[in-house]
Amino acid sequence: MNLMIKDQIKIYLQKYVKDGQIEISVPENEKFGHYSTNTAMRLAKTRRENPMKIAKDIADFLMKNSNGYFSKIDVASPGFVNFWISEKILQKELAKIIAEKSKYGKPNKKTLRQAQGLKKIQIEFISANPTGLLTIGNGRGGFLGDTLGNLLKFYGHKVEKEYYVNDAKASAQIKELGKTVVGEGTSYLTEYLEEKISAKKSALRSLKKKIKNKEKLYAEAGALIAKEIQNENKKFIKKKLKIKFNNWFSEENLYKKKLVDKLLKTLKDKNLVYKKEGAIWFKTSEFGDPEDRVLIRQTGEPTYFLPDLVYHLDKFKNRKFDDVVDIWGADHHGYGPRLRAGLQALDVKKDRLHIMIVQLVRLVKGGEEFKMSKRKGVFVALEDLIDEVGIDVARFFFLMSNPETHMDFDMDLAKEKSLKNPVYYIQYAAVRCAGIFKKIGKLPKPDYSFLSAESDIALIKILARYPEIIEEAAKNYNPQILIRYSMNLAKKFHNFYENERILGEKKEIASARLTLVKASLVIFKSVFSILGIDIPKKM
RNA sequence: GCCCUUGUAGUUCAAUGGAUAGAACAGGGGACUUCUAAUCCCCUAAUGUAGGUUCGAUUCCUACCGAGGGCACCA
Repeated sequence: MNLMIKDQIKIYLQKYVKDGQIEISVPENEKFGHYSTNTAMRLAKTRRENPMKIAKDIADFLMKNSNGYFSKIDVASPGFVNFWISEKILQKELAKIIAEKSKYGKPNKKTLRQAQGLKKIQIEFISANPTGLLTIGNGRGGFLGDTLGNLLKFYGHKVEKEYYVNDAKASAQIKELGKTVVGEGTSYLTEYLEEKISAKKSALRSLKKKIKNKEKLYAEAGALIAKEIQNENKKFIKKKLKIKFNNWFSEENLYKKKLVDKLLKTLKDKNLVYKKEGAIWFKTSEFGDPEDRVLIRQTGEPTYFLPDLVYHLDKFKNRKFDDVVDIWGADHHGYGPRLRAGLQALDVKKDRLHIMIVQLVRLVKGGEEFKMSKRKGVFVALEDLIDEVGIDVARFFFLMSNPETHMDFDMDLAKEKSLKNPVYYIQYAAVRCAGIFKKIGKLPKPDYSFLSAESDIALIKILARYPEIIEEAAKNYNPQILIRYSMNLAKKFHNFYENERILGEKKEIASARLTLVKASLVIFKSVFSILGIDIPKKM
């Protein structure tokens, strides 16, 4: 009971196979069935028999031993077994959607726990440098992290989304920023930064008066402006990106709580560090890193690596996350081995840290790469892009492409296409779906056996696949699968809508079809809420 | 130089080692007196090159060619 169709087929198959892996796939071509397996070809190897013969054997066996679950089982060369699910079973699945509503698609908690699949997961993303506006790259990582968080939570994990605030006064970046802020440098200098500086003119003046030590002044001035920038970014993330973080974790706090010193001492005690050329090095090369890394510079200040290690240890050891997902831009990928090695040295198993690398986004306009804006210091600020195309389109667009591939963001296309963007396509389907209820009166109790038209069945089939899609996306940390599913669902719904009518049909048919529409709306709402996209009231 | 990622229709993206490589946009042709035509239906069109592994390769391996990124006591 309560199994996904795919798993039910597996169970029937196991009666025949007993040993070995079973794979069930969904063929692209309808003529190869609703579901399909290559089991016979796999068995052919070990049994040294003709795969077609095994396939026929499987088909006969399952047809007899599956209680009418399948309406047809076929074999195809060179040894596929193809399954057609009986209409009755599909109609039953529809009843399940209606009964479970927004819970449909979630795996059973007990099952999840038994399979050791229920985890406490942290996802850290965006965590932008406090030196300027958020970039489009931040957006790509941000939407990925947010959606992945929604997905894993829906699947049943305990999920926390976190933003690491780079606000440490000891950081070289903050000092470098401070140097610019007090007029002694040009790093990170943009018109945007100048605006921030002039807004804080008087506070900066009094800092200059109060603090004579240059290094200290840089740190304080940098931190002051960095905080302004971070606050602005934070507001933007909440209001415009509509991403809700559970925590905003301050790097500076790690220093305040003396955790950085403490880790350094631990590392010394464990004999994992040494001094060379006036700096303190971590023996990361003994744990899989290509070379050792500096923890404390010649100047006596820590590198980014040291507090970051403290931060990650805190995630694993103090806050006890089973898995931690870090989403980084491609320019950070070289940093991974060092962090992993550091964690390994401190007894955190490597595979508990998932680093997702998001490839950089290149902006293209008029067929050429877009030039960086002097005023803002970025190619295009994420905010500008969102103002231009809207949050739903921006979000959908980024989620559509595999984060690991390089993405050319064509500005002309994004604008031009905005009316024909796939996001409108799926939103329109959902709007049509919701619209039907408004115009329909009372109907008798539905009898699902009326749902046997081709487009009825096609729609039920895709609705019933939702739990499988959720599982696949969650297990692979891949929200992109949901994007494709949503487009597919919308297509099937539009098709149903064009082919079959509800108003004006006989009451029995209208009632059954209305239930199908109701179930569709359940799935639309569910998938949209994971993707973080609105269903408009009207279009 | 070394390391990571990547190369699929005109364009943007798909394809746990499986069947005739899927969609969308663009292009061509059709469909509303109807629950919203922002829709539906049909057509045209692609695996960078050369080898290897096997029943089977877009997928795995090797070389080459092209693109992006990294190789800090920046983050």
